[in-house]
Amino acid sequence: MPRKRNGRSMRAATIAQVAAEAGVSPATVSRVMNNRFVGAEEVAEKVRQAASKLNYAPSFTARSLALGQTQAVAFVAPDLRNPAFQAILSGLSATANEDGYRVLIGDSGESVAEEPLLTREIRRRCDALVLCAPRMAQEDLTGLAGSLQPMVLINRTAEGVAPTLTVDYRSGIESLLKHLYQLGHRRIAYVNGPLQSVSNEYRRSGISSFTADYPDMEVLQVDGGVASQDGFEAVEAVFETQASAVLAFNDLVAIGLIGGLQDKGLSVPGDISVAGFDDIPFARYIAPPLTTASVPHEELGVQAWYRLRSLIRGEDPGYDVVFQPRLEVRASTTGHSRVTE
Amino acid sequence: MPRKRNGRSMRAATIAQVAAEAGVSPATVSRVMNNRFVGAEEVAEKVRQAASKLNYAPSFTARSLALGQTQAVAFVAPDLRNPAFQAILSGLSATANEDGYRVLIGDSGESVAEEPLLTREIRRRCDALVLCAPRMAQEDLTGLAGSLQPMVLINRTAEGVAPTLTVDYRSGIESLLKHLYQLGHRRIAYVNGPLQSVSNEYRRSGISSFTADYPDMEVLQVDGGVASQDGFEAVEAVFETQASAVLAFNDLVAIGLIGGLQDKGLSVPGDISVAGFDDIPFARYIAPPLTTASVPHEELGVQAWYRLRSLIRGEDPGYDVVFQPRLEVRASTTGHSRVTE
DNA sequence: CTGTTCTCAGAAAGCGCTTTCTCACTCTAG
DNA sequence: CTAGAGTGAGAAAGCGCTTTCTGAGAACAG
Repeated sequence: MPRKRNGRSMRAATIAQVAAEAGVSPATVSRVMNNRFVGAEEVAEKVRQAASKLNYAPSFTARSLALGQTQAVAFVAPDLRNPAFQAILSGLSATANEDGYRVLIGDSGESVAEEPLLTREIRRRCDALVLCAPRMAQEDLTGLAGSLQPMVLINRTAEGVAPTLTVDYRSGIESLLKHLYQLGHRRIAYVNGPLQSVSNEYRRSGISSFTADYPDMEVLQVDGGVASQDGFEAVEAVFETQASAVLAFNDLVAIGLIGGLQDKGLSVPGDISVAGFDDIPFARYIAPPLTTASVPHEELGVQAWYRLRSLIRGEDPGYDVVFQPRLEVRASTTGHSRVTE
Repeated sequence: MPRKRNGRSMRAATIAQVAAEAGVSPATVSRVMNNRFVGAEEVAEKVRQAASKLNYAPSFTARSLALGQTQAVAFVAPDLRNPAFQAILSGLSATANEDGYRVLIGDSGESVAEEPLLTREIRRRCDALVLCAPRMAQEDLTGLAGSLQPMVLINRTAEGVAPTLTVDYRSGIESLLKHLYQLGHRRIAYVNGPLQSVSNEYRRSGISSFTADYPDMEVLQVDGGVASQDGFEAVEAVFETQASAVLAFNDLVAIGLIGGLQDKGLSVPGDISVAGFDDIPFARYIAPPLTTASVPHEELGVQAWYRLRSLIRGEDPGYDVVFQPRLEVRASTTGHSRVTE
């Protein structure tokens, strides 16, 4: 009897109490509560009466133990403050809710080191996992994969270890670069995301592949990060590249960058064009509206749930999909005077 | 035996298996795993060996049932897409994690109607609740309160029903109005939030109280909402008021508004000043940087956890606190030509 | 050398459900 | 009127832990 009774507040009713109240067995109560009861209607009614009289609601924990499932899934992401992850979470949560599942969140904060432990721990609290861990070392990921099933991976490929939903950052960057190229820009700054981040790697590879095709395009790399603050702080470095346009790791960074550039008295896009990546909800409302590569984050969350659900049910999760970012041209980019002649 | 065995994937090891492997009783394994073991070191070691050999990790569900607690708390908010709620969630999650608690999310979406049920359900899955339900009817709230304990309420007062963390929207609005007043504005538009929302009510009451003190200040109300889109759509109505400055329900709305105003060829703050509320992270990075009333959302989450933790431990949660928004003057507001003469 | 106190670890009950088995009983058919 | 099938609901086992209780043996004192 582990529980210490809380003196005043009485405990929630148990199935046994309801059974006693209704003069039936717990089995019957269980069946009635789960609509599996087939006997006399008056018995069922008696049970319902008793249940509502005692304000009974079955214990999730006990149910989970008996059933072997919790009806919850985990979502692990590196930083819940980033609107992109929030959007994935929203999509996931809303869709999972429709199937009666709830989501447990695991914000690994900045500590990449603890991520594997956190992930294992949180995964064990529920039935499945959506993992968004762009900076986790590949070996940690594959090492963990076994104990994490069922799971779906977002923005990570891991050799048939789990269904994966990815965004083609590479092609997104290429579209953005092409757009800038067509506007006449030939000298561009790229503000990096975290260097360990897989998705930053893809972006860089997009850059390489583009410059290979268009040798007259020059892309200067600058340190950045993942948040507005990072963009704000990158202003000086960007300015020094003398680039006529900047590509930021994501919209957050782009927004900080624009703020900083304008603070500095520069006009965007008059003096310098800026493009982001993600198309977070504000992107179109900031001034100037931000040119970006649109990624359907909510949809990623939704699809993640569908795949997870299939996995949970033991069905085929279907093919992996790669979302193609859509170029969203807005006012923050334009051809202009400072274009390298 | 409810569980249907999944043919191929073998099940996680149980405490009994570890006990067998180590040649001890489950009780001993339990004690070792929980650092409550006092016997011979070699016995403990044997257990650890066996546990790691079998890759054993205790079942959270079983543990929860035996212990009568889940080490998880719920966070229910009306819309997880709103950065303000996300910030609360971040603060809550990060702080709760430090104490080994995880958070379960309940996004009630737009459906105010289902909110009470959702809330009860999700609350029963864990040990406690942080409820953010600005639009829930007061009677629903008080009716539910009993079955929701322990909980802490955010931005709702409910007569000693639970610890409450609130933001003094009223004084925030007053500061903002005073700021605009001092800049010379006498005719202002206020873009409402949801009309059932308690926090919108507070804002309106701040307006009334301000205009009572400053009869020469005129505040015209306009329909709005809670998201950027709503602000964007309110542009026409705002324009028609001929106001020289606009106060938006929150920063999101303000951002949409600014975007729309600028689309329309108006300059902010040249032609019209705009102020928001919340001070979401981007607020200072948009152009022009947004004047707003800063609310420490993350801190709300943090404090919510501390109070919840006290409640869970049966301690005194301490006094309720009212956070005072801090006026954050940035470039989106200024005195200007269109001021009513 | 016996009686008492410790120490260490196992037995078993219990957490609150679900579900399989079982059995008493009622129908229908022969 | 009896054998066989069909029905409705309870008994009990089990989900995987924790913890109290218990008891065997070691250590100690007299």
